[in-house]
Amino acid sequence: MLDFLGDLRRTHMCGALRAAEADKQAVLMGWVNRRRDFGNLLFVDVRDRTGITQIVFDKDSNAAMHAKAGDLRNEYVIAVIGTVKKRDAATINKNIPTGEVELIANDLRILNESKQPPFLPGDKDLPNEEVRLKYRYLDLRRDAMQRNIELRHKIALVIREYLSSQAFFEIETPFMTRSTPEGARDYLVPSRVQPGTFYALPQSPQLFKQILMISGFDRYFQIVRCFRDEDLRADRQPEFTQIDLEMTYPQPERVWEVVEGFLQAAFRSAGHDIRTRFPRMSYDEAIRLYGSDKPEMRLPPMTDVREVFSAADLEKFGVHRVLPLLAIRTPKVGKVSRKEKDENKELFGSHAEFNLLDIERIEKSMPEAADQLKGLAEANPDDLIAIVGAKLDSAVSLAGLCKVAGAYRLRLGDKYHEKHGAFNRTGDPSTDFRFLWVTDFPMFEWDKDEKRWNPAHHPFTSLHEEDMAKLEANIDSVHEADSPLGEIRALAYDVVLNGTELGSGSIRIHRQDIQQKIFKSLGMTEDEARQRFGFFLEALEYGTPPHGGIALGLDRIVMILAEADSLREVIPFPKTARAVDLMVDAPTPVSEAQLKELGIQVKK
RNA sequence: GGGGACGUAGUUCAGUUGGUUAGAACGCUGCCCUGUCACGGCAGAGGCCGCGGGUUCGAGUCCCGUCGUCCCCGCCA
Repeated sequence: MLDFLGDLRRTHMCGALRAAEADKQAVLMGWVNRRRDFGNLLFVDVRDRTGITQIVFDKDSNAAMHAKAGDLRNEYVIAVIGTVKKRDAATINKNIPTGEVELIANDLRILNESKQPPFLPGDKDLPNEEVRLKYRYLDLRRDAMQRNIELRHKIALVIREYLSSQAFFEIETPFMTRSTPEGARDYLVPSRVQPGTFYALPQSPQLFKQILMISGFDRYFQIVRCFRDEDLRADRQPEFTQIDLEMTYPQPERVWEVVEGFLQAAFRSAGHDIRTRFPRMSYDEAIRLYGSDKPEMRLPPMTDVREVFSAADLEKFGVHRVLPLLAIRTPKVGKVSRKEKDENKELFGSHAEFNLLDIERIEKSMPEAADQLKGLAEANPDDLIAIVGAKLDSAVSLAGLCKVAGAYRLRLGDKYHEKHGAFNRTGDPSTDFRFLWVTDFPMFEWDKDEKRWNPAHHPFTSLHEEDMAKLEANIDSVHEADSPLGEIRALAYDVVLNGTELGSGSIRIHRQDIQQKIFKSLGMTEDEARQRFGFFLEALEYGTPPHGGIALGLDRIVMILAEADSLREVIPFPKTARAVDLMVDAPTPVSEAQLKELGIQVKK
């Protein structure tokens, strides 16, 4: 029934034939994308990853083959030997690149059949995601997915080429390792050889890449899978791919140049020319102007209401008016209707161009922010007016308020900003990519649950030279909320694109004495530090050169360039929100025998 | 862990204040058709209304629970 491939060789891909190939013989192989049956004349579109070509079966010229082609159904796999024919002007299909030609079939081999698929790759409507993920192999046949995965390949390729040209070596690091001290939960792999012990899958190759610098490889990169056992989001998968790099003797600017170089190459491969060097903004500035450590730079900065209103004004407007003002009103942005202006006049007098959004609206659209607001107000015996108007000398309060404001502004959504003309778009998609370096992240952040300072990045992050004295002076204040530890700036930086964090990095600590001080400031005894990072502390003692690096999320870069709204669109085999692979149905229970071998009991 | 949306034919969806036999489109099957390219025409098959319980004379529809998918918060560079 079915034919064998034999020694038949494909001559062209299905998207390749053009008028120049007219009258030549061609052998195409691919899937039946669609058939159009006119009785004695049958058209079949054959598809592969490059496109589709129309095949013609004509009963008059070859009755047996026409009959055989009548058995074809969607998604059958076929090989067609035929003659390329230039189409008559009237029958040219301008919608496809191969539309000027068709293949007149001389021979047909049916290489495989297909059951009726739950959906067809050529369907206009997408099935729901559950079905797509269960039949991922069919979903991946869709043109959009083929394009996304191709784009991903191209981006990874040019990044490899660029970094290689800059003297970086791609070096593999272990997947089965011990946990590196980033914040997230680890995926664990039980050891059979040593029952009761576990490997961890890496959240990042952090310590290995630092050790590669100690080992003299000078410049390292890896396009590498990382694992984090945390809840998923549209832009967060439990396994994801990072462009990870590390280099010796760098100032932050040296790292940034490398990143800008490969991002430029990557974006060019996707058809976008971006300009380097990216603008830079300190963390403090980002919080103050955008209320976020990943500013959406297409929006103008927020206005500090203190610059516009007097303390007396603020008192008059009432507590709940102030935050929205800070959040959304920026001079020259948006239009306030006459009606709104009239309403606003009563409240704001000469500042009627400021729009009014009240607390009810915040509560509706962003209840948690309203809670935070209340929290802020509660934290200070004076109300919010006092915080905003008069007592903004407390950095924590201002930052907190700015964050709420920034989050609220974003929550209004792109549509809102679009409608009010807030987006500062150029019309040219290439220049609408607003990259930004956010620099000088704080070294420590206050954990209000544990009532202690924790590393904001990770404990191997170097600090500003000028802040060393501050560290030494406050080395025993890990539990003091108002400790100046919070003012210490790290040599840590993020690269941000249109409000999305693409990557994060830092200059690392290369001196053992400084590393000890950091651990001490975190309340860790020498013994504890040795126990957790002994191998690394030891390595630091054998001539460690200054080094630093960064890691960028490849998936997110591809997602943005593919204009996708979920990572699942650019990852071939992603997991659902509950971290399940619907195609292979993982995770699953394992047999008692397997567990026994590992010395593991599962609670029932 | 919390909040929200959704779940009806292979697929995408509709389904009225609870009321007789649950519909459409695409796909699928058969027949017709020699220039279509989302071909067209005729005929047909196809339903555990996610699952379990409850209210009711009567449940796709109301209530409770549960499972699954998506979005968000917490969490997470």
